[in-house]
Amino acid sequence: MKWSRVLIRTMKENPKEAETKSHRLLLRGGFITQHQSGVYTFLPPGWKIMQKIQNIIRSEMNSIGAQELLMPSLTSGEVWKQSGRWETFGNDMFKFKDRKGKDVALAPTHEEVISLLARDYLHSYRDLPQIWYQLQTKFRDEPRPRGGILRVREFIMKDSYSFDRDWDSLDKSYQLHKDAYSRIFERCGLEFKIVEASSGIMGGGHSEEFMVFTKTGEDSVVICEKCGYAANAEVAEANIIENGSKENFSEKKIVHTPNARSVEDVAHFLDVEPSHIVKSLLYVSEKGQTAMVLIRGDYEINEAKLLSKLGTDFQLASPDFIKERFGIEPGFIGPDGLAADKIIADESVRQVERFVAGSNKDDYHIVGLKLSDIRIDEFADLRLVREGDLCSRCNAPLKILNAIEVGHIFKLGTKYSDSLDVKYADYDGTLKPIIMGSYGIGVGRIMAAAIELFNDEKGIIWPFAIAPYEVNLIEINPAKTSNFSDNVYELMTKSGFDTIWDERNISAGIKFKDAELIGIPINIIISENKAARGEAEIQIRKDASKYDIKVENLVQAINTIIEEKRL
RNA sequence: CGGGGCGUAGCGCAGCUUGGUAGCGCGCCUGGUUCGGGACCAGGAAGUCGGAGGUUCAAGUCCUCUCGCCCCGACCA
Repeated sequence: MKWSRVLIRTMKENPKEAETKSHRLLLRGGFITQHQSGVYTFLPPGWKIMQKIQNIIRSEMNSIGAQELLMPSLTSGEVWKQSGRWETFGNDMFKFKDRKGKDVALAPTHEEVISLLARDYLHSYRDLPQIWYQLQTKFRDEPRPRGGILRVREFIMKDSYSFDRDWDSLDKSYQLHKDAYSRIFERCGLEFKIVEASSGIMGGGHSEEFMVFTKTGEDSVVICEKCGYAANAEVAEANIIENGSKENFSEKKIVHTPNARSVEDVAHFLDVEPSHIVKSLLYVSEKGQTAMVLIRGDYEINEAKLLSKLGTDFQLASPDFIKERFGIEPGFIGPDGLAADKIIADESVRQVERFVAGSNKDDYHIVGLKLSDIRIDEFADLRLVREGDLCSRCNAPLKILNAIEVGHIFKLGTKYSDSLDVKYADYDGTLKPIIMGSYGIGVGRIMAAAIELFNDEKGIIWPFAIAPYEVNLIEINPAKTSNFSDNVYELMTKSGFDTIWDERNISAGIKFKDAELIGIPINIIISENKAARGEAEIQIRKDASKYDIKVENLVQAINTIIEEKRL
């Protein structure tokens, strides 16, 4: 393609709405343009990248025997009601009524639709296992789209689903995906890590995420550099750090603590360590069930962990609710005799012998309370892991890093087979639920993650495999070298390189700047002098290295460079 | 949903305090000179000032309402 014929519209200045690197560079490079909040058009160069990524995904999915299909985005509300996710997705799902008044939804994911397909087409153990996948637009009405293409309301996802006879067979399908995903992200040039994850609203059992570590990632990942433990902060575990000093409360007594509400206030007022205080939080469900949550004063609650215990319809009670229900200011509630429906405590609470807690009377706390004095219905790991907490496997200090989630794999089990009645007949003729897995990849996120990972002050440095063009012919003076350039262009194209030819009649500086901004890995500079000697200059975007090469040796030289520099 | 910011030409912005013919840079078009790092000269086109209502002789500017976009938080495979 000649540059002047391609819709490449670069911008010298930063659009003001863009904060993150990938967002800025995608806009400046003319790869995307915004249509509304969280909804983008992929312009031709951007869509080329998306297609290259999708082709890599296809080839790796096909290699594990997965079959591509395409399901509808416009789905009937009925199937979501059957699985129960009409409610659990809530406003995150785009829902509306058709002209007949029937509920419909734009699919945010496709477990329901594919489960119904499986129910119609898979009847016998002979039909299993199966892996089906699609590359399809998903719709999610995110409360706050952000980071350009990182969190959007309409996006292309590769989603696949496995159907197996039993759990061992699911393990195999899961492992096939895990390996295929690793190859996909490697081929796209990404650096990534597989981490333990929360399965959240997808339901089911074990799940892992493929994370790309970048400053702008919106997920937090806890990692141990010593033993390699890595987990999403939502599920990460850590050892409880002993609270060094010994409590010196000899007996239980009520003390006046006017206006001391927070752990910090109370610790300061009574001159005790925060780890000698037990923090009491009240959660309330939509139905009005109350749960008191206890945790050692120097820790914070991890709400993802807590809600997986309590149920997602619980939320932190408002001060007004607490006043109304119990007649106490939130700062003074405590486990001693409060009529909460349930009392759940973090494991760290076991660790204190005598402690300070709210007294359930305004402006008073209890000191010297013992565990045996109070009712605790359940102990659980509810702690939010902090940087520097100790690894639960090897006791080394943990780190917390931001990351972009580019893939997520789940062992669903029978959640959808049960709710949607997806069964097969086994050897002995008995009907059993099909065991399912579900596996997603965010195509646009791969594109954004690659930019976050590989850029400099001049622009993007695309990995060769997903670059919008592999080779760019920069003609310094088109009027004088067009025949020569034509030959080089032919040569590159015939040799299989995805080549663009910048024959624009503008100053060379602009061509260099554009090439650097949009990140083409290999540039071939054609100048009058060198052309006269039968040479062209190769410039590599990644390290700015330059080589003068005879045209007849060009292809070989480029192949060698790609190999050696691992473009 | 809470907090903050912003809507003026394709992009980046000034003009608003103190109402009086809508501007600048980049980009775009025409002609010319240039031609290895966003070059120069001359000429030109392009804006319902996000929208509605109001105040006023007069509104980009003041008032009311409203829509949209971005950031932080809440929330979220």
